[in-house]
Amino acid sequence: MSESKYRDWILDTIDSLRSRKARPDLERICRMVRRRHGSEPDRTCAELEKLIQEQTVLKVNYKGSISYRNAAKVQRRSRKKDDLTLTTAARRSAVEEASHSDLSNGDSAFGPVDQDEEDLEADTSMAMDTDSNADEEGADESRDGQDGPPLGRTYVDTSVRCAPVRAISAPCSPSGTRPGPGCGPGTGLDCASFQKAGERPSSLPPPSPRALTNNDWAYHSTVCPAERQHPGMQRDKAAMKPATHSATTSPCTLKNTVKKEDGGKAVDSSLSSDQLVPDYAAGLDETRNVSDGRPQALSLPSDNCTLKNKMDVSSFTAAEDSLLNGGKGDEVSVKKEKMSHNLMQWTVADVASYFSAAGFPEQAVAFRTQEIDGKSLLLMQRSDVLTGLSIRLGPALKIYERHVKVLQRTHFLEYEDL
DNA sequence: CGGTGCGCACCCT
DNA sequence: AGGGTGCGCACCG
Repeated sequence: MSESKYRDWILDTIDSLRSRKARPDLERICRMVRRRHGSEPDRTCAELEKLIQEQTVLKVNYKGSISYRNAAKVQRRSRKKDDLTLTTAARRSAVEEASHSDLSNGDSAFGPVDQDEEDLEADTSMAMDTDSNADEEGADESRDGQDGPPLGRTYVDTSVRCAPVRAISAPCSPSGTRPGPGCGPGTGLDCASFQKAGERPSSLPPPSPRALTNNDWAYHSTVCPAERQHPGMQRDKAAMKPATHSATTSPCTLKNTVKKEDGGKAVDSSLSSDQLVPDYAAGLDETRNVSDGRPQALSLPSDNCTLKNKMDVSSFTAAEDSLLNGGKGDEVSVKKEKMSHNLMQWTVADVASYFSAAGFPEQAVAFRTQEIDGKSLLLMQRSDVLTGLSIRLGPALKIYERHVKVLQRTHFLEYEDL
């Protein structure tokens, strides 16, 4: 309910900002929604993130700053004749094109994509971003926007959740160019809001004009906060306006808050990406993992059911990391092993908590409502998740592909071993 | 001061 | 040429 209400509000706001020729950025959107409907910026931001996930709203990096687009209104005007309008196939191909080749001028150009599930393709976008930036990377960074007039170029965000390493070497840089002043340490999410503040000065100074022109590429919604946290890069600039940060930050702290509770300051450039971008980030990578049968690490209710809700994805990821690094992840690993066995023992509350922690709080309610416990979860089929819970297709697909399926697979694999 | 309207420069088909 | 964007500025309450 509220979801669609928010969707309308947000889309309306975006449209209205656009018609006013004002950049539909996070700050403006939140402000306008609050003015018009009294919604808290935090909430608006959270809803916006959801819409982005569903691709109802597209988050793009245009001319160096983040903008949001009403996906329904962004039609790919490029292809002259093939107007793929509605068919799913069409939509899909549009998305593909968008993420691969052009994404024409600035924004993505997806057709009216309402549902999602296209995330899968999202990652492909990375490929191109890589090259487009490649050159500007170095130069760009060094000369730091002093002269080059900012050219327009857009990056649609698709989840590229930049891995720390990768972030440095390639893609992220452009967008990271202008690190949100706000994204300081541990902050997160939405640098978009800060962008504004720090934008002009540092913004992208495209080194080689033509190269940049405007390729757009996508990067996922939460656009890796990490990308703005590259150690050396613009971080300093961000540091320059700490004050702004706190001021502007208000909106969108939803997830951060949660996260911060457990890992907050600990968030390092390396971990942050995962931590801050739970499901979206999970999106691509997880998707891949899933595809090769590797279970992703996400929060799993602890066996004794002491699920701390707050201990969500981030902490798990963190734990996961330490685990991988041979750190003090013993406990965790033990838990992990147990957990799949215990999946059979998950209570309805455990299941709900799991999905809530995984970034699907609203859908978690549906699981609870339908009284899905561990056993039921193991029995769930794709259609059950997509249609049996009365949740929206987008999240449902993600939930099924990234969680239900994975949990089931993990469970059964381990079961086999025994 | 915040919300609007819009001219104009850019950029992409 | 046609169309999308959004900066920058003026105007309004």
